[in-house]
Amino acid sequence: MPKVGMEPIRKAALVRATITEIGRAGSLDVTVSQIARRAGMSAALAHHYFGSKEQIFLAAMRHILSIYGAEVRGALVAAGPDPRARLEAIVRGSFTRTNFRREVVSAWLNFYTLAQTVPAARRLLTVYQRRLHSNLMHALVPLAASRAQPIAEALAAMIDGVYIREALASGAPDGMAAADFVIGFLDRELGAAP
Amino acid sequence: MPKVGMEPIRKAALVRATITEIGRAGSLDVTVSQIARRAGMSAALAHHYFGSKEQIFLAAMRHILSIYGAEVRGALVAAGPDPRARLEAIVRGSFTRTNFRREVVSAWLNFYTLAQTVPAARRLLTVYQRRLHSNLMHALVPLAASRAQPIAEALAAMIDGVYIREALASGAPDGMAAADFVIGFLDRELGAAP
Amino acid sequence: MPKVGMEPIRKAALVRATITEIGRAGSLDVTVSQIARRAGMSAALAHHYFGSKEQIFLAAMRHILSIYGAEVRGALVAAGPDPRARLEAIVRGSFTRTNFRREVVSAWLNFYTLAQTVPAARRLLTVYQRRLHSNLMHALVPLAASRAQPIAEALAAMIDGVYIREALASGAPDGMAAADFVIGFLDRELGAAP
Amino acid sequence: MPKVGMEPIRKAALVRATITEIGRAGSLDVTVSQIARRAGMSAALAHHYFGSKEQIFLAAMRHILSIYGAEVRGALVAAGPDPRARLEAIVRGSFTRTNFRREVVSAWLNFYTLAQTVPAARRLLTVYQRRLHSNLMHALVPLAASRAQPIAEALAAMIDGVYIREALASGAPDGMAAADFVIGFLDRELGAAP
DNA sequence: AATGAATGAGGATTCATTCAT
DNA sequence: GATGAATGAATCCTCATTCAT
Repeated sequence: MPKVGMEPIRKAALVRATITEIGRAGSLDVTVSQIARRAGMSAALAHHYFGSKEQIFLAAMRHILSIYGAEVRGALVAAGPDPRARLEAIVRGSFTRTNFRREVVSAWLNFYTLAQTVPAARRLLTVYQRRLHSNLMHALVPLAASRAQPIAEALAAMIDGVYIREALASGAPDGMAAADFVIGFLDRELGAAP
Repeated sequence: MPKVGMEPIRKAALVRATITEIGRAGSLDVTVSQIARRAGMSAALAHHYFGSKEQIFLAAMRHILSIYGAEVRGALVAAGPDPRARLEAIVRGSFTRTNFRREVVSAWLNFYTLAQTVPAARRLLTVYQRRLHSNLMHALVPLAASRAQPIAEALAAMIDGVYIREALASGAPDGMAAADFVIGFLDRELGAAP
Repeated sequence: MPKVGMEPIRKAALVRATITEIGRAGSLDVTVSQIARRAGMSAALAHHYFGSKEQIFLAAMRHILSIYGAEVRGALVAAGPDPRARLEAIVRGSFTRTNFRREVVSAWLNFYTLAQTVPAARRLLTVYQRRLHSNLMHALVPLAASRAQPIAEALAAMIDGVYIREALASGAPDGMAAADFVIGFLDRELGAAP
Repeated sequence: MPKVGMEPIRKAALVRATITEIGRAGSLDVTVSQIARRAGMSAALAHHYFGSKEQIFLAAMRHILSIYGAEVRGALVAAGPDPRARLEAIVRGSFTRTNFRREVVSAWLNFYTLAQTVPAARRLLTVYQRRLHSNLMHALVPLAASRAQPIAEALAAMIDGVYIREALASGAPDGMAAADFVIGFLDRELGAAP
């Protein structure tokens, strides 16, 4: 067993465990002990690496957001330069199997509430929103000109809305259907007389 | 002064206090003492009337949902029989000044997370979703025929999305603008080629 | 069992228990649980009444200092107007059986260290020192004129010195001997050529 | 670079760090990590060298007491055989700039409380007291005959009293003034009619 | 009806100490 | 020699809930 360089390993394990536990509990009322136990270590060690429960939560948020960002970036690269294709990439990237999992959706919802209390959490979500908006605008301007702005906002709201509603749904999340749904809406917006 | 008939008064005060405190804290991490203090009574009395903290939360949810329902019903009555007018009434009812207040938005968000844990809370939100869906469908079927269903879902998602995003916004909520925004979307959906 | 007006009773019990426990442990490393248990209640109740461990310690200090003040005041009243008698009263009041008990001496010593960390504790000790100084000066000025000031300081230092040394002694404190010892010193100071 | 012979260097660094940290904190509530960090090493190494926190504290006490002893011995050598000069040397040695520093005074006070709990600490302080007493007696017997004993005790108490009061003072310690103060007292005691 | 009194259960956090490398 | 890794045991404090009055 290696006894050195554990920090990144432990931290990653804790982040994963945090998301799992939040998803499982459906709330942020998760103890550090629970998280640590699932990550296979003592609560003391979790504190040793993160300093506080809040930092653990923030790391989990960062993780989810960075995964999200990576998925979208990947999809954009694959999409090439065509604006319509890029829009679809952004939307589909939001409903990837990795992102649109029950636990992640639940964590997402809980992070929204966390952001109401913890400034750092709010900042993270704001960054996410801004990046999404910017991505959407770049692709929408060539297609919708002056209506790019409202369409971008509507898309963002709808993506969040679909997420939050999924949090209450009973079956397993169907990312493909969700993405199709949002893209259908997008196409009608683009097709509407300006 | 008679001491009888205090029950509904006390309960109402507690419900109001609960929503205020949740809005203020931005989370469900609110103690019964805080709620009771704001309602001008002891925590013991709050328990006497509601039995448990969970029941207090549920009563607050019911209150918010019933206010919401009342606003929408009122708007529908005023709207008369025209389907387009009725749709607009439903949307505007969702963004009334009473509904679309910071505290209420925050409480709403938190109740979504509560619904993940507490079955009774989930049931309440499901009822709200169903009623909204049913209202939308009644008005949409004459206007959009087979596309009524997806449009209704899109509208519902967008309303929730706008709410959740408002929870992170910094300024005071602008219900009028939010309603206009959603109705613009609705009209384009209705105008799109079937 | 009375169920009302417990606060002063509980608080007094906690203060007594705190002094006992500090004396017993010989340090401030005393848990709230220990204190509460000795006072016959739960740790939660101790927190309910005092809010924090620090407040409990401060209340104990205040108690000790007020007892001390009362003893000295009582002795002064009994002493009448004669300055020499008043000086003796002050010194003897410092070594009363109530004050010069093992536990109290130990608590006293520990409060000195507490005062290095906790401003409120420092303030309390400063008040004690000032009052002692003022009492001594009033009685010394008629007897020693310009040398009143240094004699007062020497007396105060010696009283504290006797206390701190008692904290290390093995037998039971002998307040009478200690007082005689300090008064002997005082008399020689007064008798010395100015 | 040879790694041998590090032990005394490391230990000395730890002892210095301990005194600094106790002085800084004004209490014994100092963690081994703090001490080790200030000494430029890991907490594990501190344990390696001393075995336990208690041993670290004791080493620090021994260090302070040995410094104290050395100062006094040095002053005695310089004083020569004259009893009065030797007394003055003892007193001045107690208020050397090295001894009468804020941190050391604070550490001293804290070691008094430590001595209430830890027998080994008590033994160390007892040794110090006995040596001081013995030194004083040797010089006092030729000057004060039968009154040597009480004067020695009074001097010792006063030195401790001045120390403890300095722990609460606000300005920087003034060892010269303190020594003058105690010597003035001594001279009056010696001058008093037997 | 109303409340102060009271507590058990739990939770974040700290820390001395041990161990494998 | 030196340290990062790791943890068990504590400790302060909070809080929902119950009870006697």
